[in-house]
Amino acid sequence: MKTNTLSRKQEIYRTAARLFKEKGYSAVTMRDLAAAVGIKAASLYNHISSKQQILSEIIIDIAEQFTEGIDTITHQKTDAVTKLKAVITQHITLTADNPYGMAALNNDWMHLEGKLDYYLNLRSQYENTFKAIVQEGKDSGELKDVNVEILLYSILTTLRNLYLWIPKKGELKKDELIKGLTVTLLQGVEK
Amino acid sequence: MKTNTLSRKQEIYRTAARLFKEKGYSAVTMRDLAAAVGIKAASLYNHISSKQQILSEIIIDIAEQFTEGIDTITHQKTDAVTKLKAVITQHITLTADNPYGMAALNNDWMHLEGKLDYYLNLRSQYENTFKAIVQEGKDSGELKDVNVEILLYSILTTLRNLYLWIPKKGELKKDELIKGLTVTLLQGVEK
DNA sequence: GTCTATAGCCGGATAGAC
DNA sequence: GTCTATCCGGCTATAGAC
Repeated sequence: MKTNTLSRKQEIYRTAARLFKEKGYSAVTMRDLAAAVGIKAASLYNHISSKQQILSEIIIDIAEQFTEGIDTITHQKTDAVTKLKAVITQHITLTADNPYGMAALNNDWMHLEGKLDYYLNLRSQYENTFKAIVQEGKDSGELKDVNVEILLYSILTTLRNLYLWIPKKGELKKDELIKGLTVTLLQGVEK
Repeated sequence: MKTNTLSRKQEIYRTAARLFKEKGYSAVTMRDLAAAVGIKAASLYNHISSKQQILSEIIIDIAEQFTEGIDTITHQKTDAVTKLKAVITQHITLTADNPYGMAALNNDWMHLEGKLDYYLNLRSQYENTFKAIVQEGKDSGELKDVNVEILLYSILTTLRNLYLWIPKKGELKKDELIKGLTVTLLQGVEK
């Protein structure tokens, strides 16, 4: 059964992600985090085991969602443009669900200690799958003959930085954003 | 007269920018910086006055170049698309000249202390001018009737994160990048 | 201009009372 | 589950010898 109240542990993770977005992992102290939650720093350790563990759980959780999602999409039996649109939609949905976590994933991954290699593998896998979809669209003639590297960079960068923009645009409904971004990113390259 | 050797001060700034890109301002210690330069931490202070001053000079220097450049461009008597292409070219050129500084500007501006307000003003000014050019292109009919906010977000984000990509693409000549990005960013929205 | 030594502060994390 | 008290190490920056 779901409840409306977050567990203290969940509250700590969410608050940490928000603070990491604002100042970066290294600049956020356990005293900052504790104050934002409304307790003392020592009390945090009844819920979490270390600052590093907070970062790790935030980042790995999201990274796994992205990798699993794109794997599902890429195995669907549809054309490349449909897959691309599904990837864009997934990106917007996951970012809207957790913009602060996305910020940590983008900006603080290099501060991962134990799980850095695992994270880097997930990221490579995601990028390679994304690139394969773009290449597939070009090979099949669905996409114009643009530079794949540049197109990939441009789309990925725009999507990865959505967390900067989504919280400010609460008035833009998610559906409008999906439609608008799909058009902006793809209309120039679709045949 | 120019020399081939950087002054020690210049060497410190360049090295700091590179380290800030890799780990972020807060995670780089003066000992890290000193070791990368080949001296002891205390010796840094014969060349610079504080860690904060290093960050401030790196960021403000670049931010002023961007603001001055876009002001010049926007006052030229040409069409909006020509201005947009000039802004894209400027962005690529300034990023290629100083990718590490661009990283600090993107990721560490919130750690500015004395000059934070000044930086935020420069950034607002830049964004407003950029937006006015896009709006001008839409009003004049040069650009399709796309969502200005989304287009602006997409272009600006792509340009701002070029620093992540340019160092890896040494083989891509700057002219190719300018042409490729201009096409990718604008071909879908030009009439 | 670089060094050693160190001041003074703040960081993550733990111990143990309540 | 939260608190106070505290350890101990690392941080920026300074003092002063060479």
